[in-house]
Amino acid sequence: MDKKSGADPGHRLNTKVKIEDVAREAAVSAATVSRVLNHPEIVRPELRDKVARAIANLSYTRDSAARALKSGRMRTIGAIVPTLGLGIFAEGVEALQNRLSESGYTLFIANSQYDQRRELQEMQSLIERGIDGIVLVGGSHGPELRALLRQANVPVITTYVSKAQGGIPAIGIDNQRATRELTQYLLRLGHVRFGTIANVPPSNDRSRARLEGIQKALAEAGIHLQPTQIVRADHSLAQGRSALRQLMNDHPDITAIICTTDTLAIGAMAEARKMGLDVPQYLSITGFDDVELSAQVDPPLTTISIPAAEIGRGAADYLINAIAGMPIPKSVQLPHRLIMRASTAPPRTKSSTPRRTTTKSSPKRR
Amino acid sequence: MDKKSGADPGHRLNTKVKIEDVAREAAVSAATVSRVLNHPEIVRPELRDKVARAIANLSYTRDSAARALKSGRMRTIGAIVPTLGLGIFAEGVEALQNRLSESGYTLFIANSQYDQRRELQEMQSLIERGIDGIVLVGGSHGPELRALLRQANVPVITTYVSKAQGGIPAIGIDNQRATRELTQYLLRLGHVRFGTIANVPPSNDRSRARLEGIQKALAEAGIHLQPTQIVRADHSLAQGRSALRQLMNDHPDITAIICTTDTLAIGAMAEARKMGLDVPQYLSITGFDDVELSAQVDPPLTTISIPAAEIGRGAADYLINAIAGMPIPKSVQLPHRLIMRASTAPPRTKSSTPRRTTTKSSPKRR
DNA sequence: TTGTACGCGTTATCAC
DNA sequence: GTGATAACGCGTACAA
Repeated sequence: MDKKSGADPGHRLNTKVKIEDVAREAAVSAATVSRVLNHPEIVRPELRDKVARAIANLSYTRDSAARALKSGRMRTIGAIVPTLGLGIFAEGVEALQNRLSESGYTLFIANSQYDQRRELQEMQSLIERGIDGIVLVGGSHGPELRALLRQANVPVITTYVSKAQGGIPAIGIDNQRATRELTQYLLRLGHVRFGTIANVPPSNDRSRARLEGIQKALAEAGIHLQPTQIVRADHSLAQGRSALRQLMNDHPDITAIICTTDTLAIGAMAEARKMGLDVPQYLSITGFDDVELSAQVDPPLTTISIPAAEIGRGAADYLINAIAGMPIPKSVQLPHRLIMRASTAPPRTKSSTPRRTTTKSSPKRR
Repeated sequence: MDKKSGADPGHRLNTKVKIEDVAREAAVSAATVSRVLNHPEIVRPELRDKVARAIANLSYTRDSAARALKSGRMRTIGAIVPTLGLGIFAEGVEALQNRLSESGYTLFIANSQYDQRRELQEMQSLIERGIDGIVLVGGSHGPELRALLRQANVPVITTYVSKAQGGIPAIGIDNQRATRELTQYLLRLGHVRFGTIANVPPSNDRSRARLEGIQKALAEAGIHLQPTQIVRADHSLAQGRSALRQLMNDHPDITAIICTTDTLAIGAMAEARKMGLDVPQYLSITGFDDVELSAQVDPPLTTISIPAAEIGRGAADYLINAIAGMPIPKSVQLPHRLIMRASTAPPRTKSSTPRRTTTKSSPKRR
């Protein structure tokens, strides 16, 4: 494999231009070149210019490996998200990367597929890479991961949740409070019989918090959800459809369905339409996330909006500050917004609203 | 934990454990530890075990910076995508990362927002980071970027297109051929009057190729598209809606609308429904990408499916092979698939199909 | 203000 | 099969 010819130390044909070459070209020492690069203000202007020209001439770029070795800093942040397939995560990652890029950081991305074992592996790999900070999602992380983090002594922040857990600070929204408010809104509309479609990838604490928020609000109103009123589903449109069907079969009297995700809600709406159940006249449906589509479906979906870009930016700022030794908050709770659109309405009354609707034709009297 | 050395060194808890420490713990030389790590098979089993235990004990992880400095390899790949917001890109990146991870590589991600200047900046930054390979999207890249690539001598591959451009090999589908086939399908159904909604972020050659494919197929059938039959739009549902409205106002006789993107198509369908134009009885609409939603909308969308995951995996394999000096193909064309769903049908005949439809009620005789 | 000399952690190449 | 050693390229005390 390695044909080892003494004359060829590097593997690349490409003449790797190093700091020494620049020094020679500019007739200064390597130390001066380094100074121009790192502390330009302490170098005499004329020399500085000469060096700068030499750098440009040879189009020199410093070797980041050597730099990192010497300084112990990689100027690199890692992020592990469950999946990029979710627009809400993709948006956050994008904002994160943009903000990091502005500050001279580069972003390693990895995905765990909601699997704690994979998350641990990726974390291991990132730490070996010498990352200066790490962004996680959610608060469900195994003890090994936390131990690893502690040992590596790497600043970390978790996102899309608002409460620190296991010593990991968080930036995001209060999921439980959000669904609680949403549920209270439905209660105010007069709904009494509810169904819930909850997405349950293992280790998804956001979803759990959302479900708890629903139950809490209902409990406060003296309503208790039967197990069959809570359908658990994978996070897909198709599962939203089948969940709705199951829910309406088991509990035909339900008037409002709360989904822990827009995707599930949109699937549920599609199925409701197919079953001839008018939304929102016959059935109110709500989502969570406020994805782009939610404003465009018919009827537009009532949902909770998450400030994903702000979360990404905030995570970047947090880590940059933490690395710089600046004071940092424990956790940051960002505001969600309840977006009231047309998929919710007061519950049907037994007499007034037919189960089967023809078109959006004549709205019933109410 | 370690009582013998406890007295003297007085180190902090988070002292970086290096290969020497492991060597001492295992009573071997540092070289042997390195060998256990890199070529375990040439070390005597008993020693190997001892070293392995020492590594575990001290939970040693090698310093990748030093490793990179020595080897000249960062074991790092960079990817610059226009945006992660597009499911199709997110899916590709995810597959890319997974495959890279299996091979011990880590992925830097950056996004360009369809801006060549930003792409150049990010590329600059990635090259300074010493990445071993780079993944791009599409074939529209400025000459500076190509010069940069050549000079850095970094293996590169571009994705979602099938033809090498400017010396950059590609892996993806033939966008032009795909829309050509799709258009031919519509022609076979009997359509003669077409409208097109094309997304046009600057520098998006995929979209351009798709549009060309449409025009080519139509030209072959002796049909020429007026400028007003081609509406250009940003890549959003809302723009799809307004584009459809504009198209149908300018050309009420259109029977088929080809969109260069599912998102646009779904927006167009929503607006068609709102205008009372039945799809597909009155109007056929097609998309491109086959996003999850497309199978779930009503009616399910006829579209082109892109093997995004395969593209991501293929790009990873290509770079890994290129870095290892293995033989690599010039470009790889992956198959797309024409997915015929229910948003397309033969064109309406003047008499038989009413413009306003009530529901999906009784299908008209034909 | 500038130059010299050394160390960072790892690994390939020797000699044993 | 294993131990010692010399790079890899940069940053920075320290000397000048």
